[in-house]
Amino acid sequence: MVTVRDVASASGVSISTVSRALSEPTRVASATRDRVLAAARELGYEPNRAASGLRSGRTATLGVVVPDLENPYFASVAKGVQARAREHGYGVFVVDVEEDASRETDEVRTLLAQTDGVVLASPRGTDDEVVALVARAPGGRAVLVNRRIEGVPSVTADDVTGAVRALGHLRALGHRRVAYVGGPPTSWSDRMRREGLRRAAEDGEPVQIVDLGASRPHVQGGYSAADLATGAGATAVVAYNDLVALGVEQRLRERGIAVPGQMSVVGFDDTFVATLASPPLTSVGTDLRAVGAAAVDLLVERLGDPDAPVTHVVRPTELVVRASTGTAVA
Amino acid sequence: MVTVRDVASASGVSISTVSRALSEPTRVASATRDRVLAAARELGYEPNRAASGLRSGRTATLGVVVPDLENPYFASVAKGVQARAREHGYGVFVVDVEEDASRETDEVRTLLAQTDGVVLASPRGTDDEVVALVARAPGGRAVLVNRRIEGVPSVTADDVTGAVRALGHLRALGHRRVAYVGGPPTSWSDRMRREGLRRAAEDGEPVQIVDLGASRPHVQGGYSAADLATGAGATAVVAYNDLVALGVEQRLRERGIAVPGQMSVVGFDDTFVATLASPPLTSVGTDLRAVGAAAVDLLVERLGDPDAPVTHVVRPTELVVRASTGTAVA
DNA sequence: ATGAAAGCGCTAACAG
DNA sequence: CTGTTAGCGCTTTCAT
Repeated sequence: MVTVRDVASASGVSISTVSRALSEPTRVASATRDRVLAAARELGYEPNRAASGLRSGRTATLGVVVPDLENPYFASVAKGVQARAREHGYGVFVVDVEEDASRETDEVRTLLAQTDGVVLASPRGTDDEVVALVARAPGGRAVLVNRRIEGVPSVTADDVTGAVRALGHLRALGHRRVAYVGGPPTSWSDRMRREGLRRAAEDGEPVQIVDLGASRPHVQGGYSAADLATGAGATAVVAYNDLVALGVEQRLRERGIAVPGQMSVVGFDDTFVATLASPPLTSVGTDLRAVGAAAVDLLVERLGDPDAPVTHVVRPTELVVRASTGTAVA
Repeated sequence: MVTVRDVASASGVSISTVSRALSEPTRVASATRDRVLAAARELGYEPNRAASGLRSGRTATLGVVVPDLENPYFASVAKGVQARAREHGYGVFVVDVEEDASRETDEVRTLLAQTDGVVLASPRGTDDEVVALVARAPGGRAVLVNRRIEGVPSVTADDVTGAVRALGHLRALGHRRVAYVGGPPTSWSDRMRREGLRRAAEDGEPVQIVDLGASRPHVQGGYSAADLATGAGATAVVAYNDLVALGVEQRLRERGIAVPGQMSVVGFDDTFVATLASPPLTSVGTDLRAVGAAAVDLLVERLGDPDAPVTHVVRPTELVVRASTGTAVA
C-alpha cells in the first residue's frame, strides 16, 4: 500500500505538503504541487478514506436505505442518489431493508454512525418512528424521500396534482365511476394520491371514487384487486403504482375484459415497466433519478451548513398518456 | 459521539476489554462482558468503522460494480450481494458505471483501495482489461459475475445448458428455423448462449440458427431486431435477455403477428419482467440473488484465506416455459 | 509556503 | 482474564 509518506519522500516534501497538494491545491506553490501530483500518480497513490475520515470526521460516504432494490421505483432513486453523490465526491452505501420497518430503524441508526448522512426512501415506519430515528441525526443528516414530515428535510413528488390530472383525464374521457386500488397503509404517497382523487372528484362534473382499500404494492396486489373493480361497476381503475396497474391489466386480460375498451387503467410512477405492458400504461410519472439527486443535494447542502433551514423539495409530476386509457363505455 | 473510552469508564474496565467484549466475546469473563455490553447499549455506542478499519486493515466493506442498476438483472444481483454481505458483517458500496468500460476501470481501482473486496458484475471491458484491473487486487480480492476468465474467481450461470434446453424446447414444438437476437459484443454470456444454440442445433433433428447480430440489451434493441427475424423466415426468436425479448414481442404485436401463434419468443434471465409481458415470456432463468450471494461467499472465503484456490462457481439455469412459445406454424 | 507533531477511535501485541 | 501501550494513514494546528 502506498501512503502519503511514500509520495512525500518521492517528491522530497513533507507529508503535510502532500496532504495539502491533494486536498487544498491553492495553498501550495504550483511547482511543488505539480511535483507531488506527478509522484502520486506515478506511485498509484490512492488516499485511504478510513484514515482521512478518522482524522477529519468526514467519511465522504452517504447511505441510502430502500425497502426493495428490485422494485424499479427504488432502483431508479438509488441510481440517482449514487450518481449525484459521486459528483459531490461521496461514495454510497446502499441498504435494502426488505420492506421491514424494524430493519429500517436498525440500518438507519448504524448508517448514521458510519456515514456523513443518509437518504431514507419511502420509510415503512410511522411518522413518529421516523422522527425518533432522525432526531438521532444532529444537524439534519437525514433526508426523506417520498414522505413529508414537518421539521425533516424531504423530497417528494407532487402526487396530489398528479392524481388530479389523472382523474381529469378520465373524466374528459367520460368516466364517471373510478376505482382506486390503494397501496400500503403507511405509504405517504398513497395518502396524497387518495387526496388528489378526492379533490378532483368534487371539482367539476361529478365523478364517483370507489375505494378498493389497500393492496400489496406488487403485481399480485393488482391482480387480486381487479375483480373488485369490475364488481364495483367502475369503468376505470387508478392503481397505487405501475406494478399494481400491471396486475390489474393481467387479470382483466385473463377474463377477456378489453383495456381500454371496457376498462381503462392508470398507474403511478411511470417506471420503465409501464411501457412493457400491453396495452402500454397511462401513468403519473416523476423523474425518479432526479428525486434521488435532489435528496443528495439537500443532504450535501445541510452538511455544509447544519443550520440551513429545513427544506421540502416537491418535484413535479406529469401524466403520461398511453394506450391503457380510452373513452368510457356507454 | 460515544467512544470505547466512554463505555470503558461507564463499566469500569479498560478500553481493550471493551474492544474485546464487543468483537471476541469469548475472551472476556461473562460478568464483565455483560456489564460492558449493557453500558454500550445504554450509551448508544456505535463502533466507528473508519477507526477500526484503520487499525485492523479490514474495512468491513465490499464494493459491487454494475453497469446499470435500473436493469432488473443487476438490481437482483446487487440485492443478493447486499443481503449476503450483511450476513457476513459487511456493508456494501454500490457503484453504477452506466455501461461505461472506462468508468468501470476507475471505479474498481478506487474501490479496491477503499474496501476489502469487490464484486464486478458483467464487466464491459475486454478480458485483458479485466485481468489487468484484477491483478491490482493482491490476494484475489475481486470476484467476477457473468464472466469467466482463468485465474480469476467467478460466478456464472450455466448459459450453455440453458440455451441447449431452450432450443430443445423449440425443436420439440416443431421449430426448424430459429433466429437469435444477440447482446453486446463484449458480453460473455452472449458468447455462451450462442455456443449453446450452436451445439444444440447440430445435435438431433437439425435446426437452422439465424444469427441476427448484436443488439443493445434493452427493449429498443429487440424492437428493432424483430423485423429481421420475420424477414429471415424464422418461426421462433431467442433473445439475448428478457428486455430484448419484450421488445421483440412489442414489435410483433404492433405488426399484428401473433405470439406464439405465428412466432414463438424466448428470453434469458427470467427477471420479473418476464411475467409482465403478454404473453408471459418463456425464459431461461437463474436465481440472480443467489448469484450475488455466491459472489460474496467466494470473496469472503478468499479474504479469510488468500491462498485458497481460484474457484469458478457455475449456477444452474432452468427453462421456465410460459405462454410465449408454442407449436411451429406449418 | 512548508514542516513538525499531535491525535482522530480503535485493535493488537505484550505484559501481567 | 484484563490493562498498557503503540500506532494504523491521514489532517490539522502551530510554528517557522
